[in-house]
Amino acid sequence: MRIIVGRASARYTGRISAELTLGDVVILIRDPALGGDGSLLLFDRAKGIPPRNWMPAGSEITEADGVIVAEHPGRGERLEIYLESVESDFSAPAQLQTTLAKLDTEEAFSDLLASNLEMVDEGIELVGREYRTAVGPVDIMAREAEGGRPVVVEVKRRRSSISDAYQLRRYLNCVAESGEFGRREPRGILVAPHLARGAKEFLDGQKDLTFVRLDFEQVLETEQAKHKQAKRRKRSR
Amino acid sequence: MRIIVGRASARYTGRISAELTLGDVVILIRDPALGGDGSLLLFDRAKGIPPRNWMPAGSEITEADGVIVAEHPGRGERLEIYLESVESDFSAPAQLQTTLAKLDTEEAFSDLLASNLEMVDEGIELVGREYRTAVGPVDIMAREAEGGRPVVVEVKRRRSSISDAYQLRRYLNCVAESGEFGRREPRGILVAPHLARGAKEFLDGQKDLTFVRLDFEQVLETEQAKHKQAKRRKRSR
DNA sequence: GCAACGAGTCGCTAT
DNA sequence: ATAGCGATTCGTTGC
Repeated sequence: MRIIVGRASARYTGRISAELTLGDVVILIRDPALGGDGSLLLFDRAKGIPPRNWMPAGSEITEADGVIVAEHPGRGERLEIYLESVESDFSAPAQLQTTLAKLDTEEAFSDLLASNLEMVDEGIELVGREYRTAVGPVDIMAREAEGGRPVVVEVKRRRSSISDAYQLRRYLNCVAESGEFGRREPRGILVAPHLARGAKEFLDGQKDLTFVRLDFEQVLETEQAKHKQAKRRKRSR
Repeated sequence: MRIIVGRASARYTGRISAELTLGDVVILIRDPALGGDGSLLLFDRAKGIPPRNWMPAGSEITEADGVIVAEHPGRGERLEIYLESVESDFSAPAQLQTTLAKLDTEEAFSDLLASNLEMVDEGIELVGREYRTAVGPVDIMAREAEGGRPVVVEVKRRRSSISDAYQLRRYLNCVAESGEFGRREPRGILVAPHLARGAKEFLDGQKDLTFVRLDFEQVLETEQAKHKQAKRRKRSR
């Protein structure tokens, strides 16, 4: 990777057109010769999490007379960087790659809920996870233990918005129309730590949709308490 | 901004928990003393557009014994970076900030369509842009010139997916229920350069929703042709 | 502050 | 390849 610290402006054309005014920036160039993937990132030195400009992996990057040109022929993208001054220009190979492990993702929350379904609703049992429908995968497909009424559960790890509520509406419509659970009318449950106002209003007007407030830690603690109890019982035998 | 090139591992806790294994990285620290906003970015030197780990603006960043700790008390986030080796450590102030101007965004596409509504549908006229409803802003609110039937137009600059189709469904439901256009039943138009399969299936089953295929360039060319024609007419007068 | 939305979103998974 | 979706999404706009 080559790291250029300097003052520059830039121009991008491709998916949109964009122009970056002159400013203090840092440029990261992932030269394949140094173990990189051919991507390029340009950051404002003052602020911003996403790059101000960038080019995807596989770009061809050349430099001449203080102008860096990155081009991706296949995608029809091009970024031109005009260097006004350079304070530092350093290169180092990329040899050892990192791996990122994430622990409390939505998938983990969904897993946890699937094995603690009684926290979502009494008397429902698991049918499947990431249950495929024509309009997308249902997080948790369940059914009422008595009667077998299908229950669609949509899980959000964070605040749930109106679009999430409509996502559930969509899955429910699909399950109802598909008829794969017989003629029993399904119902839906949205599980999240918080519900946005608009989402609440919508759910209130839908008699087959309900909201259950749960967050990751809450379910985790209950799960752990369950295990402790099981251990205690085991010991006392 | 301070730029550290080296080999490191990291651990993040806050919104989730995450662990980054040892690898070749570059770390960007936006020290407020150097004009930065207190954010921190960590990249794999080999690949990835988004950072592997990061901390938001306003973080307090300290270093001791090759361990960088960034903490954001208000958000309850913490990132620890364990430096194994450092190849370069360079600092430079952020004095001049960049500004990014974007030209062909969805907003621009929507603007263009609003002044070329006949390309969307014959015989409809503009009521409002970013028209506010209880469930979100409608891109273009229009009405049939004859009869005044309300027409909700949702614009996508890129491929339109099932969730976009449901977004339109949502706006239409809201407009219908609000009754602010009288008792005339509204209809909806999704405008995009391409429609995903699932979205097409859904729209086909909704008799009050239709799809119009249009892309930015197409509308732009028509607009420009229109202007040329107007000029020619002017000249011949 | 909340809420909704677009993004040059990116990156992942499954069909 | 397409499709759908989560993300430590981010950043903006409007109320």
